[in-house]
Amino acid sequence: MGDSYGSESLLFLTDEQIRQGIEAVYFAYRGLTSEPDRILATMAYGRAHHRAIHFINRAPGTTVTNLLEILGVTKQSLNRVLRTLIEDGLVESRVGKVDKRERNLFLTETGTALEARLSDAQRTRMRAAYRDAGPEDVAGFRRVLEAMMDTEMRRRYTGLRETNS
Amino acid sequence: MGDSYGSESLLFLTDEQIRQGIEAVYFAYRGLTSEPDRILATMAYGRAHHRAIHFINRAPGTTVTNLLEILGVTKQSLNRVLRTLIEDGLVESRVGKVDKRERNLFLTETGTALEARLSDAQRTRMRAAYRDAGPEDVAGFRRVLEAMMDTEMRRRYTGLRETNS
DNA sequence: ACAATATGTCAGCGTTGTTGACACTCCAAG
DNA sequence: CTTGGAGTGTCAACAACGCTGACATATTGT
Repeated sequence: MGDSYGSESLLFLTDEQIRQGIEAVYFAYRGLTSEPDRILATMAYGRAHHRAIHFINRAPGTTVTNLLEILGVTKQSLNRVLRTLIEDGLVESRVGKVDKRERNLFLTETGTALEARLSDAQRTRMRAAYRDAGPEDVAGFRRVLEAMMDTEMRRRYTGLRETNS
Repeated sequence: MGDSYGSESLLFLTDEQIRQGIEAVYFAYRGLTSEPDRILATMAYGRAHHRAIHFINRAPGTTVTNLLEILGVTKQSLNRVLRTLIEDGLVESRVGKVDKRERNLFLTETGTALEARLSDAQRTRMRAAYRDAGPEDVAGFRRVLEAMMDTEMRRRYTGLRETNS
C-alpha cells in the first residue's frame, strides 16, 4: 500500500479512499476490543461491563445519569450491568453527599485491578501502533478522530474531563 | 484541548494520552455507526446486515466463507442475516461456476441502493472530518489505524482487495 | 469409495440493547 | 406543607446478534 494515501493526493478524495478510512476505523475498533473481550468472557462479563468500568475509572464519583449520557444507553440496560458489578464487589455505589438521590460510583480495589488488566491490553496495542507510525502521524490521527465525533459526543467527552476533580 | 497532543510531546506518551486515543476510536466508531443504525432500524435490520451489505458491495461475488473470515463471526450468525437479505431481495446468491459448493454473493439493485444510502451517511461524516483536519492529518490517521489492525485482520483486509477483480 | 470442504439449518443459550410501567427518595417552588 | 419533577432502581417482555453443538446436503479431490 505504501504511499497510496500520501498527503498530496488527498486534495481530491475519492469515495474509495473515504471507504478505506471507514473500514480502518471498523477494524481498529475490533482490534482494540478483541483482547479485552477475551479476558471478560472468562468471567461472565461482556463489553458493556468493560465500558462501565472504563468510564468509572476515568471519572471516579461519576453519577449514574452522567454515565448514561456518556455511554448512550438506557438506564435499564446500564442498571443491569452496574448491579452485577456492585454485587461482585468491583464497583462501589455511594449515596451522594449534596444530593442523596444521586449515586456516586467508584471502583473497588478488585475493580481497579480488572480495569488495569483490560486497559493494559489496549494500551499495549495502541502504543505499538503509535510506535509503528510516528509522532506526526499520531497528532493527525487524534485530530481526525476528534473531528469525527459528533457535537453531542464531544460535549460529553470534554464535559467529562471537568468532572475529573 | 488545542495542542495537548502536539507532535513534540509525543516522544513521551503518558497512559493518559494513550487512553484518550483509545476513547477517540470508541467515540469515532459510534459516530460512524449511529446514522446507519438509525436508517436500518426503520426497516427491521441491524448493524450485522450493514456489515454484510458493505462487504458484499466491496467485493462482489465473494463467497460465504470469505465473508465469515472478514466479519469474524460464525456461519450460523451470518447465515441468519444473509437469509433475510436474500429473502428481501437485497442480496443474490449464485451457485459457483468452478466450485458448485460455493455461493457467490452479489447485491441486487435494491441492495445497492440501500448500501449507497448507508455509506453516504458515513462518507459525509468522514469527509467533514477530513476537511476539518487536513491532508497531513489524514495521512497520519490512516497510518496509525493500519498499524492498529492486527496481523490477521490486515491479511483479510488486503486479501480482500485482490478478490476485487 | 471415501474424506474433506462449503453451505445451510435447527435448537438452545447469553449479552446487551430496547419500551413501558411503576415505585421510591429527595429537592424546590408554590 | 403539598405538589411536581428529577434521579434512581426494578420488573416484564422483547429483539438483535453473538455463541456452541449437531446434523444434512452437495460437491470435490484423492
